Amino acid sequence: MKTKAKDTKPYHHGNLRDALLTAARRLLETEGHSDLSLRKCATAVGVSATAPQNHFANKAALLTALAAQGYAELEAYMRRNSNEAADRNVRRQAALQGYVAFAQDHPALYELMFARDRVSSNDADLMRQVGACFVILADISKDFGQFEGDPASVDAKRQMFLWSLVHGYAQLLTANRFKKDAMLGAGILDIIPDMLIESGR
Amino acid sequence: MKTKAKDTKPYHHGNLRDALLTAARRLLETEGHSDLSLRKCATAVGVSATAPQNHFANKAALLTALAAQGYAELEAYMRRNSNEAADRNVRRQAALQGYVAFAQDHPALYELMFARDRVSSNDADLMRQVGACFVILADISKDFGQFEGDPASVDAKRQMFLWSLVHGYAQLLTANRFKKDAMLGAGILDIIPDMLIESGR
DNA sequence: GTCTTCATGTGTGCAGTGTAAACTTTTTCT
DNA sequence: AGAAAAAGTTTACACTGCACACATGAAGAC
Repeated sequence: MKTKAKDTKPYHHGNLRDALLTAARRLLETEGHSDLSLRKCATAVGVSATAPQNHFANKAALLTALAAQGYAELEAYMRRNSNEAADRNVRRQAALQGYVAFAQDHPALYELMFARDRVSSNDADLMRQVGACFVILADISKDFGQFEGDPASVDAKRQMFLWSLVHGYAQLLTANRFKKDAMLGAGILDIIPDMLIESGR
Repeated sequence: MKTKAKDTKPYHHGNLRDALLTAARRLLETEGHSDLSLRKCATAVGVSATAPQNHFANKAALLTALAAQGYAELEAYMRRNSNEAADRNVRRQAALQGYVAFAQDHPALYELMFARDRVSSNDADLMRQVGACFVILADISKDFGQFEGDPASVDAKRQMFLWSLVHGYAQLLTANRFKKDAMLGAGILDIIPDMLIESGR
């Protein structure tokens, strides 16, 4: 090295993959999905237009990594205010409200997390993060009784019921499909009938 | 005109807007959303690349029209096997199953119908079709009791509950988020607790 | 009947995109 | 030290949405 300025930009970035993800995340949340391009991420990080190819096989791979990161964050939202609570009711409410809060705070990312043909749904890392979120919901779902069938299918129905309800609520909320005043005042806990909850346990 | 072949393609298409929508619909369902381009629609119809601009201000306008068409079709799915039934229980079940069947038959279109930044959510025609679907669900939702509050907010909660549940179920199903065997066997009616339904009325 | 108007086509051009390929610069491994 | 690999660069190409100028033909005005 010809000992030019000591702080010249190094040829290798050092942590380009993470930097690209961070830039992509910011672009997604500020400009929206349709304005997110690999080239914009690259120039935002200060690197050539094709450098991302060394870290992501294609654009779908980057979006998949972004979605996986989203699920990890969703899990954190659900666990926040939830883990330290001893009361099962409090933990359940905190997790459900955390789920919806995440979707409201990051609507574009949340939509990406369920987009069928933008993320590659067979990615191992993605599915691991999905599973981590599902574990929390599956645990909570045990509070909801009154389904028929053998124990295994009852568990499955509880889980499907709860996830469908909270995901549907979150997406309809962020997609502005709830418009009436009476709707905007109702949170996720308000639309779960009390009679459905087996409070004890 | 030099009286060439009598059946040459006329300069004006005659019904280009509908033809473009049909082509776009086919492209969406066969190639997927990411491979849908205005140019491909144009060439599929046999028209120049920029002809669509005369009928759609931009790509979002075409996608919005496609989504509106999707809501109209969703309504038809819900009304099929539903309108002629006198029994309220039968009509409710037919409508819910029709909703899910539509999402399964047209997953790419269904996803588009809730995509925040691909369709312009302030389109009047789109919102009219959304409203038509919502009316059906709102009617059905009257069967679900046990919410608290004044009558208006109880109605709102019923509607939000039902739409969230069925939309969440439909999307999680088409996005392959239900993976366990016990889940794949459960339909939308199976995950609605019987105790929630006020059968009479 | 001609003329004018205008909706609806076509062609060209441009900035921007994802991705492939060949090359260059570092780091790392032996 | 030298080879190999990792991680950058430049160049190239097909494709996209869209703006703009122009061509065509149908429909109403006179």
